[in-house]
Amino acid sequence: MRMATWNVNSIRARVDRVTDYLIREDIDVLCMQEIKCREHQFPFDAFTAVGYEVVMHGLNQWNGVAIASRLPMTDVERDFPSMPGFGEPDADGVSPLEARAIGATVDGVRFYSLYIPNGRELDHPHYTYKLEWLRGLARDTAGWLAGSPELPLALTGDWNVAPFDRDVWDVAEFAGSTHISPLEREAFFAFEALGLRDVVRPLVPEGYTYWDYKQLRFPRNEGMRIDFIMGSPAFASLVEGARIDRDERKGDGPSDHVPVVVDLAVDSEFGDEYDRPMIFG
DNA sequence: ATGGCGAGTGGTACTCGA
Repeated sequence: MRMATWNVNSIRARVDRVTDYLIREDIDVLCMQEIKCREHQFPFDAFTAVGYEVVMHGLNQWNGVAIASRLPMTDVERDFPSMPGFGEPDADGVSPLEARAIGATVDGVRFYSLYIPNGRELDHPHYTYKLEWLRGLARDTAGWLAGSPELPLALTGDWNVAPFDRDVWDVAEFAGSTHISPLEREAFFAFEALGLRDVVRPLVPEGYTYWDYKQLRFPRNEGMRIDFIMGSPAFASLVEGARIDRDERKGDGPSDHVPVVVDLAVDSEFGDEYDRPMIFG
């Protein structure tokens, strides 16, 4: 099985690039973030035309996550139990939930497509929200793994955290900014304390996954490494290859993020017909 | 060439992003 995670920055603006990529790169499961649409706006037909089912979670023009798969998906879950909301509270004092998490199981592997809040500024309520969001996810992940220690689980997506100084082109540029602060890094590394690990970094030690559209960031290779596939021990043991598809930042109409890909040694329970679907008739 | 931001929206001015 080959899976990827990709912050697509609007699926409607990027649908041709995404479906072309799925076919060209032989991707079985794609976790997408920032789809930026509601369900009635999602281009499902473009995915079904090339042999993929899609499950999605989108409430408005912001955020939004989805999973496309050419193998059957089960146990689809939006949000997670400890996920906090953000913004104007309702009459009961509860802030509304945002569309930032969706999970599905494919061939016995549990995938989550996650769009961690940005944080905006260190003194902004969004920063507190980001930390509570990550801590809530860690709490629920601990519960999932306590119940199923052998579960192949991958928390994938745009983490909006640069765990190491080398994950930004110039750490001095980020002094006093989000993404590199000790509390964000602590919230990120808490997942390693639960036994999860970044399954890509050992195989791809160098490279960014995001370059801002502004200020020639890509031509100058001034980027950030903030998109990760964090795997449970059982998931990590399945990984047999990884890459960051930097070329997807090139050409006309790219996302500002690129796909992060892993190959998994999963024996499909669905048989050979799913290995090369007859997508062109 | 990888080239100076781009996506969304009761829009032509604003929010959001990292």
